[in-house]
Amino acid sequence: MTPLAEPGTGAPPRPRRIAHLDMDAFYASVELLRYPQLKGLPVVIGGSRRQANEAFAGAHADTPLARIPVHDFPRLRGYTGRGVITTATYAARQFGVGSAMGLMKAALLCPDAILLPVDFDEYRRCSRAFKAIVTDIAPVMEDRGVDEVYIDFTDVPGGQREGGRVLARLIQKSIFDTTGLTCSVGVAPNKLLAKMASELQKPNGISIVHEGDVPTRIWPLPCRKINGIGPKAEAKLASHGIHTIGQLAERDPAWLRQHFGQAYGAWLFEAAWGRDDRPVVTESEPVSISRETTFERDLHAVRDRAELGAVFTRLCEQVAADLARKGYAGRTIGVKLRFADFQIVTRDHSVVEPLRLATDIRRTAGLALKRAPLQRPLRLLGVRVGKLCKLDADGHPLPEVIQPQNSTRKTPSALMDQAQSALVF
DNA sequence: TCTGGGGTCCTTTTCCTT
DNA sequence: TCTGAAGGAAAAGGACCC
Repeated sequence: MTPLAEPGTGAPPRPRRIAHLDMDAFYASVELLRYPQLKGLPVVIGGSRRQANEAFAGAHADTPLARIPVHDFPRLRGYTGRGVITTATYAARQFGVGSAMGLMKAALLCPDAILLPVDFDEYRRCSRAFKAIVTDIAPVMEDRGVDEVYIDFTDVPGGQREGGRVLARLIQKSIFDTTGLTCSVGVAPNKLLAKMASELQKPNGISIVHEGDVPTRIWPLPCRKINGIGPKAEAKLASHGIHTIGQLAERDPAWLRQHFGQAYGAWLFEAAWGRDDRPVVTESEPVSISRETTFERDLHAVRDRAELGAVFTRLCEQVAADLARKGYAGRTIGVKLRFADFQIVTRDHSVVEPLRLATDIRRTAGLALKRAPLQRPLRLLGVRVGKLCKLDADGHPLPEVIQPQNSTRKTPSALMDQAQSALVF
């Protein structure tokens, strides 16, 4: 794309400079701020069992966190029950444990590793802190989760100097001086390349990528490095002998569309050439709000009816509380079931009036659940509210966001609405 | 021996109406 | 009343992300 001069101005527009900022080992780093005595030790963060975590916190209620003796921290040894590692320190990774690994397996590999509970409230607090520093310096920021953001450097004073390196350094230093946390930054002409650039030098690195760098710095990378190519697409590409981004870029776009679908195939080709014109989005509305939980043991719809019913009700109450806190109601209520073999089944049920109360959500989710196969034991149960609309201060749907009903026909589920709601659990 | 939770987006399937 | 095509909306599933 050739940048065109704005009408009435002689100067050409500035080249687009987009930064991707990624906090380094965010959860572990936040924990080490609280527990500096654990630096260099194998630590895993995760687990869903509360008992060990609560026992630990309770025993040291009056001790300053940094003073808790290392030998008093709970260990992985003997861990039983479900739960996975959310993240692990480098010292723990030496033992072969890592994210998404089951805690019982990790306990065998590294029994002396310290097990810390996940503290999302604390991570969110630190997240808000570093994002405030970013927006103070560069206001056009897109939130991409708790530990990463995109930033539009294009029109920020100094954002073009050394391709963005000067501004990246300023942001990096400001975050470290204020929070003690380090991050890695990539700056490139678009979000796709910026994301890959931020991974080139970790931790605490800055990478500048220009359009002309794509053949030398991007094409040698494995396809999986492209944000949007996951394990499935990677395996399929590999089956066709495509392993690097350069090999992907060599392919005929028509061939890619034929084998990967019109939309995805076309996107793969553009991505391989480092092309991406998505804007940095500073504000967005949620699409759905959900809660789900994995049981300590698999539960059966009939044999464990009471227990399942209680969990189901609690999930609906949690979703309703989330909706209330965020100011939304929703017209589509869904349930999600995971069986012992990890197969997932979902059932949705839409209604005309947006719902926000736990009792209404419970009743409607019950209708969806009635259509799900419940013969096999369940590992997980979830409740989701979609087709959200914003509520005003009084809890009424804002008129402009309510979707007009463009048809008077009743959907199958709306018809079933009228049926008696016999709760499953 | 295992495999969390909270999301988004896209494609395919199913159901309904004309 | 049946049949089939077309098209839209909702439901369901899947891939991906942090």
